[in-house]
Amino acid sequence: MSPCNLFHMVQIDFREIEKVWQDKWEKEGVFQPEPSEKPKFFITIPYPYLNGNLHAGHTRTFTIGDAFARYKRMKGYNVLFPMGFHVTGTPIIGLAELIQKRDENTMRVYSEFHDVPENVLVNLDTPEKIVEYFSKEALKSMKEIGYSIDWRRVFTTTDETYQRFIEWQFYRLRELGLVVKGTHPVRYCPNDMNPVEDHDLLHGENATVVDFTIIKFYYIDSSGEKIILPCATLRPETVFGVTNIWLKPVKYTIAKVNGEKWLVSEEAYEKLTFTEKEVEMIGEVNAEELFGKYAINPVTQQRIPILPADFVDTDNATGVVMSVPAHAPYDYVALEELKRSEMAKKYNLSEILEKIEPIVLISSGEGEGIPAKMIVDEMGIKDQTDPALERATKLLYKREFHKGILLDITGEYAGIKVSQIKDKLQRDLIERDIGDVFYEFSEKPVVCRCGTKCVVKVVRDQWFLNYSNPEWKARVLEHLEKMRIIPDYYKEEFRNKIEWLKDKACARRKGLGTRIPWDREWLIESLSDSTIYMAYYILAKFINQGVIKAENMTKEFLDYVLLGEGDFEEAVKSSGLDEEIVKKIRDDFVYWYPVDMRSSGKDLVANHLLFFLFHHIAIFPVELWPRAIAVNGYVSLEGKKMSKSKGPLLTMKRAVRENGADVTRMYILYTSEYDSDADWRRRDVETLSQHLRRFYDLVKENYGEKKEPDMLDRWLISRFQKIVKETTDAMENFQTRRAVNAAFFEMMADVRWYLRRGGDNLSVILDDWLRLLSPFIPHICEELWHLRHDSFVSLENYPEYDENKVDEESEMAEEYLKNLISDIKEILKFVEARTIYIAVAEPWKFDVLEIVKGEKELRNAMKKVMEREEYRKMGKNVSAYLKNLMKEKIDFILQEEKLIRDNIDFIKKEVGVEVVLDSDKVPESKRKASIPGKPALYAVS
RNA sequence: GCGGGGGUUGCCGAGUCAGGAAAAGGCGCAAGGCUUAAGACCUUGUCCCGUAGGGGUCCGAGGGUUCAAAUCCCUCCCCCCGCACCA
Repeated sequence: MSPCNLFHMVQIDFREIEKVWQDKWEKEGVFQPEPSEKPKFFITIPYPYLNGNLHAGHTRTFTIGDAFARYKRMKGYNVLFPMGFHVTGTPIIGLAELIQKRDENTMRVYSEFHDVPENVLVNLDTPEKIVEYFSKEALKSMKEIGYSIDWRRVFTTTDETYQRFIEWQFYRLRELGLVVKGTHPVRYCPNDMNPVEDHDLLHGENATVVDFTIIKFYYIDSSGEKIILPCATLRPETVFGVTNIWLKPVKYTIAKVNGEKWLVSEEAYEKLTFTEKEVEMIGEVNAEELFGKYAINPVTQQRIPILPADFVDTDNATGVVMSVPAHAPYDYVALEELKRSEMAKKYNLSEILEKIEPIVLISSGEGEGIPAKMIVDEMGIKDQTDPALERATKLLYKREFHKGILLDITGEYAGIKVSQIKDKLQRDLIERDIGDVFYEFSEKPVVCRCGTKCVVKVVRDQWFLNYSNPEWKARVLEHLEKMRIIPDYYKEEFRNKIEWLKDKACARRKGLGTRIPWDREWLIESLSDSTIYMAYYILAKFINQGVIKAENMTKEFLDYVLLGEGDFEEAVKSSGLDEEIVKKIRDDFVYWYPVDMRSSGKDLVANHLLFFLFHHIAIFPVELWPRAIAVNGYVSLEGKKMSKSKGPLLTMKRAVRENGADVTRMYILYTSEYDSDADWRRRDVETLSQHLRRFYDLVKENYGEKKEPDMLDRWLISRFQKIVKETTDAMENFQTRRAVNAAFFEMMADVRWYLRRGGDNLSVILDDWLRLLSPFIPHICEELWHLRHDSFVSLENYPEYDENKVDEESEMAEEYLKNLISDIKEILKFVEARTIYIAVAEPWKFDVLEIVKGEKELRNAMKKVMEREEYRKMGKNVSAYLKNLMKEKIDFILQEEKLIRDNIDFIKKEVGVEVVLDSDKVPESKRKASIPGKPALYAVS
């Protein structure tokens, strides 16, 4: 048989074992808990979104959760670990459309990376078929990797019963006043007539929506009409320093905007039509006609000229710019350049330009002068096209934003920090009807996948979840402090995100999901319907049994079983369910809730996990609020980021089929910790598979009757106890990497030493070792466990650390031998020798050690010893020894001679030369250096 | 920019909270053993120097506190993630 075939046989072997135990677990329903006397533990993982197969990222999050569930189960908890499927929202619809269109990239990615067979893929042309297919695949994958999930509770978020549950939730939130109406800006494709998400974009994924302040400068035209010049700015406070208006010498549009006449660029007009404003085009005007004319600053009432500037970008905001030469480098340079230019002559502006003086309105403690001029001079900027101008602008803006204070010229705003003025001023201007807001992308272009340029659309009368509600936030923050967050520094992250959270639009026009029950033209957005569904798992078991149907899920029923509110009789009556059933469901719920642990990828911190907290706190009584959250990092493939829609991607199924469930599990648990990212490396996975193979063979060969433990066995047992302690501590802290490292690799190292030392009683730890490893590699452990037991190791008790089994003496003895062998080998590296003579330290050295035991300071130790006359006489010898002793930190005393004699054959075998314990053969010069624990050695050729 | 995390030996990563001779464990590489043979197994080595078990260097950079700093304090540099309405 070729090595290659042998290699494959190994994999198949594991897969067969795995199948056997998965079937038995399922057949005997070992992971289907019911309320009992035992303490409960309810762990949940966010259900996967099914626009593809489960991948390595899911594998990581779910495996961590499963290992923890298994650990807790063995620790004596009644563990509920359920799973459902998320299909709400737009991506599945989008995918169906792409498959319908036979989109090339999609077809390639789904066959190549998602492993969907070609003939199946072409038929996945409706959302329903996609959900059907991927939910089956997901379920299969999760069974194949051996998760201890209670599958009686599985559901999909488009189930009618689930929709009833969501409706109930939304009615509840509305009653609490937490669903409100509002308006907000979104990225929008005019062609598709739909808001666009990141993955719908060709360009501009990084663009954010920024709100410019509009300040309504104006002029009176020849017919006496007031025409508004809506200057757009990110720095409204500089309105006090405006010296002129900039327009580009091109055609502008005059439009009626909410009854006023506005002059804006042609592009800006288009954009305005997507806002909530009423907009109508009424004419055009060439900007050239306005140069040299005057406008009024509505804040200061000053008359200021309208001037030409090429740097004006008509596709940015309104295309009308106010000029603040004292604080805006662009304005300053443009003004200086204009003074020298042909344009000044052409439009007859020289006289006007001479009178313009920059107006300083901010002090940032950088001394006297005009800030924009200073920075422009400093950087040697000559004209508007100099790229350094962008840098100068940013630099100055940053400095003034952080350090700037408004000067007296700003009147009522004098003394306020620049960083604190923007929102206030914007509000004031709008209140006085001389201001407005204009939304614009931070980066351009933003282009939809259909090729159309996107705009910012302001959506009116949208339903919002009122997360900005200060009382709601305060309650969430307060509860957060009582929660366990893993890793702990994420608590700070959560704190910040809670404070940062604004109202969230929770209604959509398009997608799968549940309609807002009181406003059925809207669908509930898909993150908003996934906040408290862990409660639904309790109902799901009854729903799947056919006991509860959608029509039974009335408000009274849900109020009663989930909140304990209302009347039992009412709940029974309105639901049409039997009394015992309602009572049973309520009892189940009371037993299982709240969620004890929610474990998730770190990508959900700033969204789902926040909503999860907010909604629980809004809806449920305090005793049912979540107890703990854990987050983990991502998984990359050979250093490359995974992508569901572009590849590369490794599916859970493929990982398991190629490597086996236990190898996959252990790799993903061991390869990284907490929120640090894991990397899936084929080569490493294969070596790990060898480790497990070795382990399997080792246990199989050594698993027998335990013999009475000897000294070496006691050492092994002692080491094992420390491993148990380390593993348990790691698991309590949700550290699977540390746990696997200890339970598997470090124990393995000790076992190797044990066998090398001639240990032949490995069984003394095997029962416990299998139990210890069972949460990580359950199938192999189950298989091996059944060599000698009939029970499921998955349901056994986890090993407990037992201090009485710790044997410090045997540990010291083994340590002593390791050191001795290593020292001899070190010497043999440099000295050709046939015999090594060993001399244990002289008896007086042991006496001194007794005297100074526990003493850490050399000075004090020296004093203590020198109190005795016999040592004072030995003077120098003693002090040299003592220094050495303190340095080596020796504080134990062993029967060294006996230890060496008993193990002399082993030592000889290890070092490969003759070894003799005979102090007479070791010269005095060597003996001097010996200390307890470190005998003198002498090499003779 | 704001917020969170991080920078340790060829790589991944312990160690940092509670200062006491840094480098657990894994991977990779090398040598020896075993073997018909092997990518399998066992052992050893893997910052530098060393023909006696030793010595030296070292934790992004630079300062400081201390008998003693990867660890505490200050300044700086670099990297990753989030900043939303999207699952």
